[in-house]
Amino acid sequence: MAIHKKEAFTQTEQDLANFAKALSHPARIAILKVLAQKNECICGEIVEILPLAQSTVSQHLKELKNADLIQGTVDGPRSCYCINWKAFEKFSTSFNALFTNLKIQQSKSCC
Amino acid sequence: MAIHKKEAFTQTEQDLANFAKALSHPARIAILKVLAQKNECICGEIVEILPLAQSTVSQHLKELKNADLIQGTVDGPRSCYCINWKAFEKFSTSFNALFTNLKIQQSKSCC
DNA sequence: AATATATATCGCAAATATACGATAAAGCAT
DNA sequence: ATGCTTTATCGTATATTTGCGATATATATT
Repeated sequence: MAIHKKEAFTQTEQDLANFAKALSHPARIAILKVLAQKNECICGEIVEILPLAQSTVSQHLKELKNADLIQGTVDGPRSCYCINWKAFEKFSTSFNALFTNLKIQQSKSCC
Repeated sequence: MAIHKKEAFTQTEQDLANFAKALSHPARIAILKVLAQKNECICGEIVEILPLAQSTVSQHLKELKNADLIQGTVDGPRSCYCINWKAFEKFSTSFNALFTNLKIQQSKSCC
């Protein structure tokens, strides 16, 4: 493509799209599930559970971290990850607001 | 990449990821907003509103259609699109369920 | 029939995403 | 110090996404 046009949309639309993009791979959804269920959220445990190579899991963790959905702290030679609940709450609320706003006009649908 | 590993995850995870992918571009979120607001949902109107070329908008519409989020009916030389509310309801409910399930264990978080 | 209008599709270019092995870096144990 | 474990990063290959202009197609209009 020539140039990305994403900046031409509203900030809300971009934020929602970025959140959706973070969730747009089953591995990342699976990671979030594991992180929510486990007390200990060591990277290695996730690698064992997922059917992916360690480097690939690490990459998905990085993307979730870039999206601000998870946090990581170093624990000796290990990395402990967990969900950033504050950001997660913000995003999921925005998403629900989108769903609700779309549905409000449902009766006007033409098809 | 060698091979896609998406099939290795649960159907629910794949479905959620596909839905999220459909929403992972601001243009597609903007399109859904327009479709929800307008009675008449002609392709050309969307093209005028969005800062994208006609062919690009058509492509985004195609992706939303592939994701089963919208429906399109031919109206003479025009195409009338609208949200597939039944599918949309299903997806947004699944998404909310994911959010809720993740949040249930929030107190156990380690970081 | 010729023309205009609206939309989908094709072809192309560039950017991103996905995946893995190999390697580097950082901390722990002996 | 040396080696072991764990994780991040690099390099690479391939697939997908994004975007646009050009073209094809299908329906109106004159």
